[in-house]
Amino acid sequence: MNFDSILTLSPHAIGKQHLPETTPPPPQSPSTVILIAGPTASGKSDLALALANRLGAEIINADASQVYGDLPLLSARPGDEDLAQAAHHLYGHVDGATRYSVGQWSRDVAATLADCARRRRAAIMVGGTGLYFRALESGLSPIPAVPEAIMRDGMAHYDAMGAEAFAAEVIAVDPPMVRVAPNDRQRLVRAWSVYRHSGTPLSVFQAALGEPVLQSPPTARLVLMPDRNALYDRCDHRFEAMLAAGALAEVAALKARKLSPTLPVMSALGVRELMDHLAGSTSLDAATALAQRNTRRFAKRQMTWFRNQTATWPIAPNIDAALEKVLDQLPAGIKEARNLR
RNA sequence: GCCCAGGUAGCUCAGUUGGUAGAGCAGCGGACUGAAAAUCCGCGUGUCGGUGGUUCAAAUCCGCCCCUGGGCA
Repeated sequence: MNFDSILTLSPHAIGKQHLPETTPPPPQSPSTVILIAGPTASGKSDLALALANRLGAEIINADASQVYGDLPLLSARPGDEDLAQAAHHLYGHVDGATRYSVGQWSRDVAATLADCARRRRAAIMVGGTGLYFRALESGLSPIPAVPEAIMRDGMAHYDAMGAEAFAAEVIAVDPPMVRVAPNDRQRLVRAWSVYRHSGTPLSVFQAALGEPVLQSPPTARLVLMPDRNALYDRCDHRFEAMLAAGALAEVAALKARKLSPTLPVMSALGVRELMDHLAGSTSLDAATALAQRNTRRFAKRQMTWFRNQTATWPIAPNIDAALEKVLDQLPAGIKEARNLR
C-alpha cells in the first residue's frame, strides 16, 4: 500500500512554503553524492563499482526495473561478485506484484541517503531512468496518490469512448493537457484520474514546484554515453548472455506467478517477448530478435533524454574517460585524502 | 567461354505506355511530473551497378563494361 503524505493538501495549499520550518533537520544526504546516468548496457554499473572502490562509497540504484526481485538477470542487476565489493541499495528490494513508482522510489532513496549520511559514507547513484534523476534534483510536484481502482476506471473509460473524445473530456477541465496527444493513453488517464480523485486538475498540481530528494546539488554528475553502434552491439550480446545465464527460467517463474500483465515488472524488456515464446507463439530466435530490437530502441530513448533533459551534465564515451571526469568534479581534499591519482 | 535471371534506401522488394523514385522492416530526431525498461509525436535517410548513346526528358529504351545467383560447357 502507498501512503502519500501530501494527500491532505488542498489545491490552494500546494507549495513548498507550507513545509514545516522547525529546527534544522539532521543531515539527510551524504556530503558526497555522485550521479551516474547513461543508456542501458553502457557500463554504468562497472563505473559505479570502480568509483565505489576508490571512494569507499555505497551504490544506490536509480533504475526502474532493477528494483524488482523477480528479474535479477533480465534487468541486468549487479551480480554476486559486484555485491561483494561494495554495498548496494535498492536493487531487487521490491516484489513483482507491487506497482512501484517514481514517488515510492523517491521516498526509498531519501531514506537510503539519510542512512548513508548517518554512516558517513559517500553515495553513488547509478541508473538509466531519467525521471528518477529528475526527482532527485528537481523533485516531483506534490500530487495526491490516486487509488488504483480510479486509474482502472479511467482506462476503461478511455477505451470505451475513444482517444479523441476522452482527450476532449480531459482538456475541458484541464486545458493545459492539450499538449498531451490523444493517443497517449497513459498520460491522459493519469490526468483524468487525478482530477476525478482530487477535484483539482493535474496541471494545477504540476504547477507547484517539487521538493528535490537531494538537499543540495550533487558533488558530481556524469552521463556515460558510448558510441551508438558499439552500444547496440553490447545490447545484442548482453541479451544473449542473459539467455545463456538462465533468463528464460527467470521469466518462466514470473509467468507462473500469474500476475496482472499491467504491472510494471511485466513491462521490463524481454519479459513479454520471452513469455510469448514460453506460450508457444514465437520461436526463441524471433523472441530474442524482438527483445534485442526493443532494447536498442530503449537505449535510443534514453540517449534522447540524457542529451536533452540533462544537457548540462558532463558526458564521457567510456569508463576511463568517465572516471576521469567524475574525479575532476570532486573537491581536491577527497582526491588527495584517498590518493586517487 | 556461352545462355538465362537479377543489380533501386541499411535489409527485402515495388516502380504503369520514358516525366529525376516508394512500401515493409531496420534506423534517425523529439516529447517526457507517481507504469518511465513505460507512454506518445515526427522523419525516407537514395551517384536507381558503371559508362557511352537515343530523347525536350532515362531507374525505365539501345551499346559496352563490372558484379551476384542459376544453368550449359
